[in-house]
Amino acid sequence: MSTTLEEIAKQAGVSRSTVSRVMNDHPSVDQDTRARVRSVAERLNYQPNVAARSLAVGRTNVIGLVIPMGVSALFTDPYFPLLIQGITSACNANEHSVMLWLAEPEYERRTIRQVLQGGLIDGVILASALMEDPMLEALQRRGLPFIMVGRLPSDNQISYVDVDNVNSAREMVSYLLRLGHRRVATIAGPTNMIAGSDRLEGYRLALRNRGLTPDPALIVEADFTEEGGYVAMQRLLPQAPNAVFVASDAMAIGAMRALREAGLRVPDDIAIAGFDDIPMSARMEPTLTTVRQPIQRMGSLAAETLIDMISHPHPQPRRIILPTELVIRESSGFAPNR
Amino acid sequence: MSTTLEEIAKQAGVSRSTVSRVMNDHPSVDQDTRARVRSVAERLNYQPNVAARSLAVGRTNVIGLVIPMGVSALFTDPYFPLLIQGITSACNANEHSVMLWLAEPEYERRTIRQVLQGGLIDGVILASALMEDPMLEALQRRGLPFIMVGRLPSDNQISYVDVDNVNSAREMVSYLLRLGHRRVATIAGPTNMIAGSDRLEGYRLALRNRGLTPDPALIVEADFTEEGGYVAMQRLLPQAPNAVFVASDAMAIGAMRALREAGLRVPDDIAIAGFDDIPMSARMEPTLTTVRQPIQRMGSLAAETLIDMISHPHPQPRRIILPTELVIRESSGFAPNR
DNA sequence: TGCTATTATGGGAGCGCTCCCATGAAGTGA
DNA sequence: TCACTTCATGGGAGCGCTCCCATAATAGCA
Repeated sequence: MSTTLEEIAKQAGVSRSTVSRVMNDHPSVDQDTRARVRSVAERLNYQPNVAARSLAVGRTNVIGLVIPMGVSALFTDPYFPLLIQGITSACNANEHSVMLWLAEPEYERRTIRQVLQGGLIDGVILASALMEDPMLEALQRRGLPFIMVGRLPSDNQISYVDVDNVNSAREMVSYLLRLGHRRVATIAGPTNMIAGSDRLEGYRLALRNRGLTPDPALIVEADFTEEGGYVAMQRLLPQAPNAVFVASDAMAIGAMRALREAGLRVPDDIAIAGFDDIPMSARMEPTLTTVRQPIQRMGSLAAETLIDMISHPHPQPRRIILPTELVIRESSGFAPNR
Repeated sequence: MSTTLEEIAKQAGVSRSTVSRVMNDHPSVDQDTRARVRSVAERLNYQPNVAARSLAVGRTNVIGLVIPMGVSALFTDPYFPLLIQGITSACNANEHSVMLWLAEPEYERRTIRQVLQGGLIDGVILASALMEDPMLEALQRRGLPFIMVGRLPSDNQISYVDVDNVNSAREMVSYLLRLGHRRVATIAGPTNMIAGSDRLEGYRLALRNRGLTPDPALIVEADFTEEGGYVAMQRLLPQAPNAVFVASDAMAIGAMRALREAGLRVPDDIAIAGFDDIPMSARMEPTLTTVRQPIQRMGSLAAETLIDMISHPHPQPRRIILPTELVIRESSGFAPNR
């Protein structure tokens, strides 16, 4: 039932080409003709056929968003929702649409093919938290424009939007050290995720900057979930740390649950700091000291940058680092001896 | 750089048509030819051009997922992530892709046009929680296949997948009443959302079934957020209810925070029951009695049903109601006098 | 052996659009 | 007035695919 260019042309008494020019804001069309065509198009509620346009022009104005579902843990915290919101919002504003792929392991190869070939999309946002993602390699080989959310330290030819996880973590841990906590432990994220390994790196740096040697016994790895944080904290308890830098708020919440059960008070007996600043963190008891990252903004920037990369190809990778913010609340406490 | 049918044809020494037949598993192709074409396609890593196929065949194998962003509150609880996961998973399994639109109010009209026309998608999943959604009307007028997640009580010509909010709420409130609580209040969801008004309806039904008249003073409306639940509970406190049925777990968590601050113990002083069974609910202190709904499964079913509707058009609307489950935990307590 | 079903394949048209080139009208300067 | 540019428009080709129809090769049967 959908109207075609030809139909509009007939009704407006012009040719297909002229209508096409009007629809694409081509300059050399007479004012009157333009107005006439516009009104007919309006009346017939004309909307160009995307498939036909794509076929002719080789562009779809659709970008793909690929999220590896191996990390489904992340889906329980607000990270991805916020990211998606930022991305779709920027796409809306730039007349693009978003195709969503949750890359489930069992369909991985097919997803990759679909994403890469077939001309469905003009570019890809890869919200991969994984250190090595097969999709990444395929994207590079293919030459499809793409941008990562979260940086890949191993390759500096890749465009990305990220926060400086290393430095943010370093600053937070430095802050804990400055408060006077001596045994500062960390509950790290999975080291096969970029954010996980970067935040751990920041933790180590902060210690070294104070002339301290990171103690492996004070480093426990978990999976970014509340449950993981809970278990990790229990494993950490025998080490009797004064403070714990937890690599995500979700894990910090779990850690605090473990502490509560163990009869320890935060921050009096042990200080806690998280990372992410999810909405829950401000409502804990005690409220959680954490690192705020501009997730939604990362999403919009990734989309905008990608769209720009598609229309203005350019060999240089774009690298965007957004600032984070230390949010000091109750859980970090004050220096016991300063 | 992408290979075309014609290219495969040339290399395999057959015609475009034959290659097309092979790719679409058409029966009347010689075994040898088929094998030869297959191997060439494999070697050249051929992937049919989606735009061209869509243009020719009038189908895209893409479905749209439309989420009204007016209800961004829902994005902070795991409802939408789980729903999306269910949908994409079913789409993966059925060789479809998902186009995501978060319908921001400012782009609403354009979104609607994009979604409906342009032939980008074959059908729509409308995860609308709103009682009246302009998208809905547009979809109906257009005749594009679509299915809702969450039922629309006012219209029985629309296909949907839903849980029985009314009865689930009724059962939960009946349970609270059976425990012996006499003054049972409710923190309802927004009444312009279907789930909100349905759960309130269930609350009223349960009271009436016990011969009680719902007391407007015991009914407070909030917005499904933690913060909203917190404020609502504070407004409810002067009424001194024995139990509160809260229409979402997120709100229940907020309500419990308000109670804690007011020095009231759950469930000893006041019983609480929620709705949703988000992961957090099992880890509260006390753990939260709630209604579990199969969100992810609703997503997959919606996708599968929609895909079926697209390939087998049928005037009858499909209506699917999934069962819920009462999850009795600590917060509902035991009967004070039974 | 001749005739009709059956099977395997090729080629043309067309999906709705864009983009290039051709054409005619109008405007410019000598 | 005549070349010469500029502007507005039309028409053809082609994007890569599917689908229909034609045709050639083979099989089936009297």
